[in-house]
Amino acid sequence: MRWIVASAWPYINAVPHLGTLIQVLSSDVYARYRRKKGDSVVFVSGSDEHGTPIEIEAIKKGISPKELTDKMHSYVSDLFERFGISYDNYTRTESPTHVKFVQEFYMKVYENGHIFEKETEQLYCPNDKMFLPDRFVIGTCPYCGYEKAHGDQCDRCGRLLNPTDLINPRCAICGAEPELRRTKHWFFDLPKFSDKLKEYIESNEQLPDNARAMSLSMIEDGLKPRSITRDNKWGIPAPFPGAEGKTIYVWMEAVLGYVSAVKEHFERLGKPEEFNEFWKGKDTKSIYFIGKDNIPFHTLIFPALLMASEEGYILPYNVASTEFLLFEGEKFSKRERIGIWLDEALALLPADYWRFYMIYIRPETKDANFAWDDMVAKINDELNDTLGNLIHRVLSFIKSRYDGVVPEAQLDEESEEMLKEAKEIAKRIEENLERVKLRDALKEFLEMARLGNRFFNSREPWRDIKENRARADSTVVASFNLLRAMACYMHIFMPFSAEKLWRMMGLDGEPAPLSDAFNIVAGVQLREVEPLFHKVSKEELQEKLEEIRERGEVLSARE
RNA sequence: AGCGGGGUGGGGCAGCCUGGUAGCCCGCCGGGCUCAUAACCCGGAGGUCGGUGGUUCAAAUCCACCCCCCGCUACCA
Repeated sequence: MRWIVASAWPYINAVPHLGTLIQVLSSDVYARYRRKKGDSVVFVSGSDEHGTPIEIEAIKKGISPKELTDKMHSYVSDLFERFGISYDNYTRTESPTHVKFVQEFYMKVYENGHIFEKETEQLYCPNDKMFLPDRFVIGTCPYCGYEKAHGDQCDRCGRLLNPTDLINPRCAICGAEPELRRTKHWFFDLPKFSDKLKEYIESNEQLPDNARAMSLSMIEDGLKPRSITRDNKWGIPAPFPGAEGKTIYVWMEAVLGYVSAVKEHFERLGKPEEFNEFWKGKDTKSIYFIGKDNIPFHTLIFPALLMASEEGYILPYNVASTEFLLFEGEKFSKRERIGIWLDEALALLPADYWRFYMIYIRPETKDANFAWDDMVAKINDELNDTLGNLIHRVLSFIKSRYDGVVPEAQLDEESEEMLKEAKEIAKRIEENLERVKLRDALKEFLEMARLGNRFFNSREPWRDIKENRARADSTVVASFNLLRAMACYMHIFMPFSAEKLWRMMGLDGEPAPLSDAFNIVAGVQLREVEPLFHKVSKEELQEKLEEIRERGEVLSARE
């Protein structure tokens, strides 16, 4: 089976925070799982780097948008690599392949007759010489009198607004008074695809309930045409006749990155023909990891665009959406410094600790909360004590009592029984991964450690070693092979630790594919053994974070 | 306002679709073990499953209404 695994493209006006990491990590866990199952996987994402907020950020910093995103893209790519995200291609929307692909794609859709143009009136800032997105107009709310209402919605009374409703409207960037100007835009005729989309969603059983319900109700309410163009300077030039000076709206452009990134991947490999096999192949499935706010884009607009291109691209097989992550009960906020940013996170703890905890609290059914106390408890009690200690007690037992060599031994019935139980757990891990229940899969994985601890306790090999050597041998071989299987599954969730464990166990290469996880191995000479994890303390972590911020040790702390 | 998600022992969650002894982790109490990172294992206490009404022999699970929390509402990305 071929798989295209993708995560939503992070917008890189700033360093991403932990909330962003959820999608990125989820997709990585899934991609690693598919590879470990032997599937052919292309795992892609990239930096979303066009649009107004980045233009403004660049103006603030006194550099060009390109300079800003060059820097941010390389910084963010490096962060993801350090988090162990196994992208086959982490690209960017400035990539020439992407730019060319987007332009050709939209020309195709245009020629197919799914795009029309329309004149509208929009607020324009004569000072900044740009049209203002609704969000970038500030004024007094006509309903409640709030003076800092945004053009799309009043943050105080919650009413939806048009920017022209505002009393005393001002440009959010410079404060100047904007003026109404006529402008022409190109629209994608989304409503035309309503029936096809409905059919697609209804027949796509693995779509999560929340995605299906939301999408169908939007179709029911009536879809509206979506504008494709913007008057921004920073973006991909719109290719339509008469659209000189216009760019493609970032959203309508970034989603196509899922396609262009795979194309680019195969071009780099020197096998451009495989792109079509992947993206148009009958035996390819695609899965997208996104936040719930992104659902309509992936279940409606993106599939409709793919249909409209009439190129035969496969439609999304699954759109794995999560709820949101809160930070100590509040929303992440850059301005108020609520949250932890990815560079800070890596300065605090090894990537696997974050991978473990983030998947552990993955917001699958409802909004989840990051809490220091909870993170410390999970790391100390589960990652360190339950899992880390099992590994260490087994390996150090082999070190001290067996000179570090796993004995060749016949497994007795109890040992066989334990491994059989471990296989049952492994099966449940895989079932959960198949259903994208990553949190449950991780929790099942911890069950393997509990099983190992229970087994080791009840067998008391430290006693057998003196009185019943054969029984001790069996315990040791069974425990060692449980760890070996665990390393294979751990490799999906915590790749760095799994590889380290594999080496400590005296095994070569990297943790085996899942089909080989339970093949019994003996006679191995262990390498140097040391604890895989250590405990953490909330106070130390928070102090360290303070320090990082005060000293501006990482980019996000200096922003 | 509309739409979506949630309200389960002290904390964090699962179960609800496919009704029938309320499950997991942490914490707490008691015991065991000493190989291991004071780690591990066993047992126990603790819940009228947001409220009210209904369907049913039987409801955390289905239906109706209500209360509370969170998010989204498509030109922020």
